[in-house]
Amino acid sequence: MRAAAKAPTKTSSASSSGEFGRVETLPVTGGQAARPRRTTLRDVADAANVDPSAVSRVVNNDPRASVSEATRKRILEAAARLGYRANVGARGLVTSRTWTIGFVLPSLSNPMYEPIVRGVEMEADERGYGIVVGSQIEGKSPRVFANLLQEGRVDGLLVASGTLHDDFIREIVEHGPGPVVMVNRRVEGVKSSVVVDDEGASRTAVDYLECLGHRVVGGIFGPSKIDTAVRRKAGFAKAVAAHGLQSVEVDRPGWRPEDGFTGARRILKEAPEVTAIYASTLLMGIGALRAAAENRRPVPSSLSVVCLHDSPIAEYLVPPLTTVRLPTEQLGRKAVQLLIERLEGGRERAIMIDGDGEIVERASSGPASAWD
Amino acid sequence: MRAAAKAPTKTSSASSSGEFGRVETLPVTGGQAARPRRTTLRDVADAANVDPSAVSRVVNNDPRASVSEATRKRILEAAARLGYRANVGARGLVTSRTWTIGFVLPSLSNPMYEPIVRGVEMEADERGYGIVVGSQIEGKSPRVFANLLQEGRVDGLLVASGTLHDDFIREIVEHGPGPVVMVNRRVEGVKSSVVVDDEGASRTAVDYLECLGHRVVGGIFGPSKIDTAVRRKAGFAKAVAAHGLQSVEVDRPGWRPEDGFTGARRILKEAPEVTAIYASTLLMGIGALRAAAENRRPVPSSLSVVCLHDSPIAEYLVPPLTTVRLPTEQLGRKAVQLLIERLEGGRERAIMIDGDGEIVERASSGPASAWD
DNA sequence: ATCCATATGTCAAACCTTTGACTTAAACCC
DNA sequence: GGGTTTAAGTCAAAGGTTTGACATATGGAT
Repeated sequence: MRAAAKAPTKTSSASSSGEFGRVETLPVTGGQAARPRRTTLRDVADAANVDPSAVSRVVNNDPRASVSEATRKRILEAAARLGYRANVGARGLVTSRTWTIGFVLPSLSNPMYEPIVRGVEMEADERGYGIVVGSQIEGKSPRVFANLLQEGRVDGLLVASGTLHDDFIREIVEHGPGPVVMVNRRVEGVKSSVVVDDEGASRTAVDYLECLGHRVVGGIFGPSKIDTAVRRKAGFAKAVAAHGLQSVEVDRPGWRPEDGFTGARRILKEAPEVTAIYASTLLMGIGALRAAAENRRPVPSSLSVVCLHDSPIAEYLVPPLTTVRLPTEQLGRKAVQLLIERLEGGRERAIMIDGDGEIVERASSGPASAWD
Repeated sequence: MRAAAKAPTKTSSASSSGEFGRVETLPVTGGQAARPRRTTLRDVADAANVDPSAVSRVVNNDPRASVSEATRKRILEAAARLGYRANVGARGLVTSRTWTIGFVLPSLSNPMYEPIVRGVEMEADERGYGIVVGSQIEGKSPRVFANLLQEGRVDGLLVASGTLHDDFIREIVEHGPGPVVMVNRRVEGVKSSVVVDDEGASRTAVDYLECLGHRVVGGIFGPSKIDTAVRRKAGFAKAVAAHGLQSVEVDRPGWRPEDGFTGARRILKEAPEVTAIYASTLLMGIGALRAAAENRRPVPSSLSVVCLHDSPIAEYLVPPLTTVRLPTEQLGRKAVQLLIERLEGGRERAIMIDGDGEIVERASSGPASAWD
């Protein structure tokens, strides 16, 4: 039951620690050279010759502060000169707010997360919050993220991970000490979420292909256990039906180039009559391009390829890849807004960002060629 | 009863607040539904019928704990049952350690950072540390990272950002209240750093090209203000000279596909006799591949392309890209180790991870063709 | 019986900040 | 000029944890 620290620690005597927050007992005082001590409220108060409480009220712009204009100046000046910044731990202790948000995402390798993270960081920053990013790497149990909440490291959690029926996430949502907002995917039973219109985006892609005259199209989707994949696939299927097209769809266990490659390969083998393939991520699109090359299907003359989510990389692939751009930065921003709203007592709600995406047309797509 | 008449005034907060840590005064009590309170030390103590200090000593495995085996069992059991985790803020207050590390990186879009981040996260996790990732997005001043330290959010900083002569970073290193370790690049005057052997990696690439019979090679490098770019270029130049090859080198203002594209285009225009191009990042390699296609230089028959840093994406490009793999995950791990070492009083030092990289040969490189 | 170790815990201060309540002195009102 | 209001601050408690210094009871030796 007690998980010993696996590292070759010197003080391996400490076997059962770590379970409650600390891993090993370290020598607390190092031989550190005199390092400038952190400036505290008291330092500023002394410098300005006032009580710490006055300083606190002034720097926090508390309306209950009653100080003369002169004193206020003096305090602000001292704070600036000493580079004072409130210690978030101490503040959190009294306000029960750490002003920090945790952001859990499945991996950093998917370029789609870049704008989401940017949106999250910017919005959080503007609202005075810091963020802790945790990518859910293997060997790191999901417990780690519940711990963020339980250790009081963060006030709430943004989760871009998890499957449709994810008991663990539901457990955190129900019994964890802070609000959780799902971003980009939903989990059954979790009411707070913000997503983009993946279904609409798929429709946009199919509409576009239909316009170009494609009548038989392939679609590559992610794991059917994941909400996002389901919605993308549903949008694809509906659009295909609406236009009376023929289609072949494959599900893959991931969203990586590898999955796009094997997915496209299967489509091209089983239904060589397709003239276009829709990949549900950029990474998959890259894999699909490679499968096309390997199957001697020149792009776009013999096969068009389009994918979801634009990225600077798309522009420089061979050939450049046509994508559907979605407001992912906005997704990140909105997620932070909803989480803060919940922290302030707002109720749970599911948000879908408006917009079904816009085609960024590049050389990987073109008119359907006659096939027979 | 308290009227809780917290000023609902939106207060023209924007002006002078926020500078010392908080952005606006928010209503503290929301209409939040009864949320399970965080379990505290006192809760556990009450449940186990002992003093909080006993609990603290037991869960932290403090050798000064003097409790009977029975009591220890009781405490551990209660702690587990209640899901106790020490509040890091309160702990940090007394120990002056937050058990959190800040990691500042220039962007998340470069796939090279993925393994570094993974290494950092894993090592930190194993050592009982959490990490705060901050990508240095535009509009977010570098001050933000100094603040991490000054607000007591983190114990130390890992910095993968910054130019060779970076006054701001030097300033943090000298006057900030915690240690800073540079990762993957160095900054003049900052003694703690860990890097890979970029010079050796460039040499490995050139050696490989020379083996294939290439006599005229191009090299694309990053901004000459950045240490990493300088070392890569130096390694390239030395290897070229050692083999008596001819070369043409270009510097670019970034490491993106765009930079690789424009760089390669220029090389192919000014020195069409090159038979191979070395790009100093994967993203640049992607751009170079595109430039080759646009200049009707089939890869690899007319032009070989190789780049630094392997990634799963490389395998699926058209054609698959030959890379030099470097121990980047190890880089991340080592950086954390050094930072913790410094936190414990160790002295500053510069580390270079062993290994000059290994060629991952793919279809983008081949024997030099006879030219003209 | 008395005294000393030992085992087993408990006490209380400190860390830094926020915040409701309280104080002091001057200004104001009639 | 006595009483009241206001301006300008100060006081002290609280929040969760760690940690050096005490306290109490038990058992053993003398």
